Amino acid sequence: MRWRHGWVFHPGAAMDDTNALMGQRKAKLDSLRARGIDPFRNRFTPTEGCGEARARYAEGREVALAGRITAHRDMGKSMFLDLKDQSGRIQIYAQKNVLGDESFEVFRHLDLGDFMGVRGTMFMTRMGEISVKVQSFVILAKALRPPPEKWHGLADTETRYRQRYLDLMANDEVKRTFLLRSAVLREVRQFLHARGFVEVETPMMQAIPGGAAAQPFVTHHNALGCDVYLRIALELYLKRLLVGGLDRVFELGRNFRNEGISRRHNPEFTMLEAYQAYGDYETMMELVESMVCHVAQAVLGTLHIEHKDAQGNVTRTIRLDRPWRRVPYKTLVRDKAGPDWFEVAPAERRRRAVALGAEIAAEYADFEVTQAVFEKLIEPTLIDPVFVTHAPKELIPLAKTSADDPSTVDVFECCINGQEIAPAYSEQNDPLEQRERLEHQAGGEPQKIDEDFLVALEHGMPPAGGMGLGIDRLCMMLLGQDSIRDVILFPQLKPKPSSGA
RNA sequence: GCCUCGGUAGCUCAAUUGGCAGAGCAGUUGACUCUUAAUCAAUUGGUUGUGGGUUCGAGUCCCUCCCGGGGUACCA
Repeated sequence: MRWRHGWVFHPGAAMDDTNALMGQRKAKLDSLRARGIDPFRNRFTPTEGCGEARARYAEGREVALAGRITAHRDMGKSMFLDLKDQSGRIQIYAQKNVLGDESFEVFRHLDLGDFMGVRGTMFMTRMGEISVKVQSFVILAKALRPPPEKWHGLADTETRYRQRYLDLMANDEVKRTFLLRSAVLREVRQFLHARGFVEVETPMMQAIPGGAAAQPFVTHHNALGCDVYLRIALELYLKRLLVGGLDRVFELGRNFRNEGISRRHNPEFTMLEAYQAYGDYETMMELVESMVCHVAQAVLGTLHIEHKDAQGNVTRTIRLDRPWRRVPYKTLVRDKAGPDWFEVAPAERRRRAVALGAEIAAEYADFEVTQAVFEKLIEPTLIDPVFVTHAPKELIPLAKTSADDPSTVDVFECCINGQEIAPAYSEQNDPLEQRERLEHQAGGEPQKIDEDFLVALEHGMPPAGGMGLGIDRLCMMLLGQDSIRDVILFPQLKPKPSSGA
């Protein structure tokens, strides 16, 4: 069967009711309907969440609870179920002599994974488990597929990423991670709002993708009859807003880069960029430091973050205690590669870099050799936060030159957990110098120059500090995840149309 | 892109040198009205990712392709 847009529709993908387990569940669904019960047509208003009910236990208290059935223990004429919603889990207890023969028979149509609502009274079992004695119940939704295994959870990484709902259902720690990610975003916003920053939304579809040097995704607008690009950075539009008089702006949103996928890279990722008029990169240092500490304290309640391996052993501890170290780029390089690193001949630098274990491609320029030493040998060792300042001018064409060392620019790269987390600049606001650098970057292709942005600068942009912060990497650091895929709900995977997903 | 490891029942995992593809959970049937990884008895369930090859015989060895993990390259 051919679908409209040219991709092939695989009937086996979603409709493999050849599976015996599904067949049994469908038979139960039919049996319910034959009894006049449609398990997809009920509204139910719980008095509280399952976990909340447990926390507010009172013998004999009447409650109405709804959730998914996650376990059952069948005693014949009575049955225990575990009911789970976002707030937690509670045990419910159904008895044949309370519900009656007919109703108890309906109750037995329930399977693991089904949604139900119960009304009843709370009691404590002999084993001390807070439970609800069911007076009445209603089936809220039947699950036609069985849930993952109850004890080991869902382990297959591919299924976990492709069918994240199963991962969330089966693995509580995964759900916790994503709830915490949501809290991180909330606290970032709250912090910036408290400092008078205005949240804005700028175009994701751009005629000229600027603000970074990454490969963009291309798409096409039919009515306009032109190609547009998915944005690779937020920068150029936020600076237009500085020109317009929004002195403190930020945007928290998705960037798209058409590049390799790895443990640290997803093609779409969440970026925070914030600009503060009349500030500079040192203003942004204070901002980043305060913000990350605020988020850690608010979300985790601590500034000491432990990362653990699969066995639960602590593999590293990140200490966010202030003040954070501030070190010039060249100092770090000299400490690693020798105090005379910047004095020796380029060929000698190349030789030493290889001796230190950095892979140096033949076409690397001299500054790229140094950068390779930094990226491969120094950055991975920066676990506690460090502001790496005064980067070489060649690396960052869009920042202001340092007054005290004209070969460097007024920027920092904040490294935590062995990764770049947040770069910040004293933003370039000289329209002539900016034009020169953009033209250089465009390499003789004038269609790559965002002329409207340059016009905006010519109207005058206030001096400003600007920063970007990779939210996904921040979450990896704060939540102890080694892979970006474990902090993104639906990470990019290659389509697999023939799978069961 | 390259290197490397992996893909076995719905889920979690076994399978010795190439020799009958197995267990737990879930499911089904039965017993049990305070269990909680409930228990006990019986039982269903497989195109071993795909396609090919070697062999009397392939989950296992060889080749192809697909998907995934890790590394590497690319990458503000």
